[in-house]
Amino acid sequence: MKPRRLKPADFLRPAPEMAHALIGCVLLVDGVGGRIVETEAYDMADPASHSFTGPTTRNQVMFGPPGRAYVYRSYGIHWCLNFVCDEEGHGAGVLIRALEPLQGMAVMCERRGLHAPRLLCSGPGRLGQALAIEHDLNGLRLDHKPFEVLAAERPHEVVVGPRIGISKAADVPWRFGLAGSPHLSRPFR
DNA sequence: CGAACGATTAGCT
DNA sequence: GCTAATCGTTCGA
Repeated sequence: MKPRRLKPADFLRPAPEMAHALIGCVLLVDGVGGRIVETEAYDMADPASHSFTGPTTRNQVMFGPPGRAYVYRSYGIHWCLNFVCDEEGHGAGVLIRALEPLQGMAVMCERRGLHAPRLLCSGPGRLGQALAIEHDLNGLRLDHKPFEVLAAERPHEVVVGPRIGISKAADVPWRFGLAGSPHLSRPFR
């Protein structure tokens, strides 16, 4: 039987809870993607979050309705994908950091210029490149084309740790991963 | 208007 | 482990 597709109401949860719940779900963009194996939570009370300083032109989508995509450019080079969650106006989101590639392997390999499944989607920038995430997807609903987010079909063992690549609140354990997955951007310890 | 700074990655030591 | 690449956003003058 086919897994259930997540709808906006499924995203009405605090960021850490949402980030935990997304592990094991499947993310597809135009039919290309895989299982979510790594996430990070951010919210308005968090000094490391883009939403911390309040709404701006860049982060306004984070303050809009939950269940949408927040896309931003990182280090002037990479596109990263977040899911807006919690209640509208809360500025909460979940950064999708890594996938286990499942569908559209050939397309992802071509976009990444690789054939090693390990490195296709194991990192937020790599994932963005493999799924062709660009700024035109910013603000789009996750339950409409080209997105598809499918519920996990069974429970998964989740590991928790501190977030990566930030200087503020680096000790907050808001990074979540699928235990033992070889597709994590970095191992948990 | 200028300057500093990344929610990163690849490549080299 | 260290650093360059590269550019939009943000903040101060």
